[in-house]
Amino acid sequence: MEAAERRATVLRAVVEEYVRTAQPVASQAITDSRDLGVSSATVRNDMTQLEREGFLAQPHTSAGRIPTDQGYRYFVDHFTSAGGLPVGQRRAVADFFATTHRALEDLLHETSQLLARLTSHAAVVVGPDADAVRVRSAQLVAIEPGTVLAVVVLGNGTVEREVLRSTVDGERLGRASGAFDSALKGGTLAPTTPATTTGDPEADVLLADAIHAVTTRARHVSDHLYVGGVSRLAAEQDAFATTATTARLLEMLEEQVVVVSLVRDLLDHGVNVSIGSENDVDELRDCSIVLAPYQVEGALAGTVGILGPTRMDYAQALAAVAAVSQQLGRLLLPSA
Amino acid sequence: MEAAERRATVLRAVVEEYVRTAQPVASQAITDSRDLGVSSATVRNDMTQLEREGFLAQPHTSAGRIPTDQGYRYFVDHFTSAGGLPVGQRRAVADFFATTHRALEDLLHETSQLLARLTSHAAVVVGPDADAVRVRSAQLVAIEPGTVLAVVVLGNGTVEREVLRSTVDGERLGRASGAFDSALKGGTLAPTTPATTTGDPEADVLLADAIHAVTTRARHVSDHLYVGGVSRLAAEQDAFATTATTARLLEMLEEQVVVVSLVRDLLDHGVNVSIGSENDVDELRDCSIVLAPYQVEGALAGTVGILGPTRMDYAQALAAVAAVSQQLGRLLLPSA
DNA sequence: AGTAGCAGTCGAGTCTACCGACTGCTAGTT
DNA sequence: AACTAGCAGTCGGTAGACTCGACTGCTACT
Repeated sequence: MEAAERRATVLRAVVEEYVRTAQPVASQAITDSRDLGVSSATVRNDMTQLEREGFLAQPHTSAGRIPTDQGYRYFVDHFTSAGGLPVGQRRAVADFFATTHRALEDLLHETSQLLARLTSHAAVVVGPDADAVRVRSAQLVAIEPGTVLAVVVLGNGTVEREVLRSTVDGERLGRASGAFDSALKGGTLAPTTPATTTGDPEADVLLADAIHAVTTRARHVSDHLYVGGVSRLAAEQDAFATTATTARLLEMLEEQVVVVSLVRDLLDHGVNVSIGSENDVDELRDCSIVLAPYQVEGALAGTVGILGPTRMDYAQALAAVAAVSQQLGRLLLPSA
Repeated sequence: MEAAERRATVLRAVVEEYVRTAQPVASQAITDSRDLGVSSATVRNDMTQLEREGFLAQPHTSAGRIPTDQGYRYFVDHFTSAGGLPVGQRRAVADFFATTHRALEDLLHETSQLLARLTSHAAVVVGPDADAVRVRSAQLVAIEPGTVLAVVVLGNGTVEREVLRSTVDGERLGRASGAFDSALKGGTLAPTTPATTTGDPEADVLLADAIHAVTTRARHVSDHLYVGGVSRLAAEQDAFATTATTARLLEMLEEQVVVVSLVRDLLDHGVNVSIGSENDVDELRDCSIVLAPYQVEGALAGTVGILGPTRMDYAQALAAVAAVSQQLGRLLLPSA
């Protein structure tokens, strides 16, 4: 084995051992657990080299090495390809999606919890960007005297609804409904107000109300973040030094909007794994994010991801998000 | 001042000081901050008496006293009556409810966050029990070829909807919708299956589907827990000794069902404040819960509450939940 | 290039001593 | 009888000294 190649193997070993034990990895620990055919002294030399190159770091002089963010990055880019999920977990995912039968919101929420269970980390699920989803049909329905329901069916099978007050009904409501449909159908729910009129002032008011309500609601729902397994963040305390750090993480997850835009941003740049200092957000300096988009009918529908300490099992994490995102996309196909 | 009366004042002072400082309270700290007209030695005597009676405890011999759960209980029962909210907070609540304009789910969720901000503790909002809400009207609407929407309007103005697949449409759908309405109207959404038929097999299938979907969904929604300010739990770490305790609390809040039934149970017994060991749930041994029901049109609609360490400002907590529950009930009045 | 072996470094754990913050009690006062 | 002054006693917490042992880095050798 060539020297450079061996150094890569040493790096790999350090990452794997550190993920397993959470302790700085000594040169001997590597020669003990791997069969490199060289002595610990040689591994030590490789390690100093790797440290010079920025892949490893030493907490203090008389300690083993831990990976730097750059070290994790190399590991992710070179040693995590095509890992499948263990059978047990693969079955858990299949079972979940076979038996679940819920409205979209609940499904996404429970998906985040599934992912959290699988990976033992906090999990997030982000819905599709409102701008990206087309309207399949829209209508207004009288549900009570004085109350009208605006119903919009989206390209991904989701149904959004909003309650409105209006005395318009019967024939006139039918015309308003037609105008509502033609105003939205085929477009997105981005907040535009197509100037449509029916020649009926009261119905026009209703129409404007309905379009406004539906678009703002869509924005709100699409920016919603489903978070599962927050308790894992507290359990991972050792990684996130202080309890104040944990509190700030939880706060950020509650904010939602920060995380949602971060996730969209990462994915727009084709990034699946963001490690520690690669994150621009301060709170995430000690965290890594592993993402996988899910697609419905070939179109990007949203993202699932997990949020854990940089010291995480990236291979398993990648396998888990891949499996879940794929199954989720499949389930969403025939409309919820 | 009579001796027994003074002891009560001492207890009160210990609770208030301990809530403020989080440190065991010394006899001198009390004579310094209050004007009891007696020396610290006398306070010491009162404290030993209060300890014998179970209201105070000593972490170790050479330390001040801290209140026991029983001590907090006495404090809550005798010294927290009729506290109003400070003007700043009162305005914050009014502003929130004046400007907010959202669908029910979002409103409840944001209410929980408001309450968390007000009290600096985690907050929960529980919706009404499904068994307690009457159906105002129900109908089935075709939204696309092959897709039917079941819409149910509830007594509190909430609108539940569920998407179904069925090819029944036109005239036949109208009849099914009528049957759907008469099957549910005036009753609750408790999972019963009134045997209704329309004499049209396919429509009957749709009808059964719709009733089933709507009742299960209602159960699911009504058992939903809106949690705000979970990050406070991490920030209160000092109170919940270990990080493992925090993790278990977060887990429980994610479970939802435990907390929902606990809250309903407490309120059924007319309990507004449950302190530490008074909670049957193990995870809550170091927590207190402060609750206030909110009413819509005179009927019990749900509960708001906060969850914090036993060492909390009960007077402020009670004032906050009272103010929020009252305003929330008022806002829900004209239907969402 | 690779290795054996040893000196050097530093964190973590243990022990001791000490300080200071309380209380409980006793003796004395009003 | 109620209260108080004052003092002895208790115990947690902190700082310093010491040891142990887990590593590394280096040098000399193969």
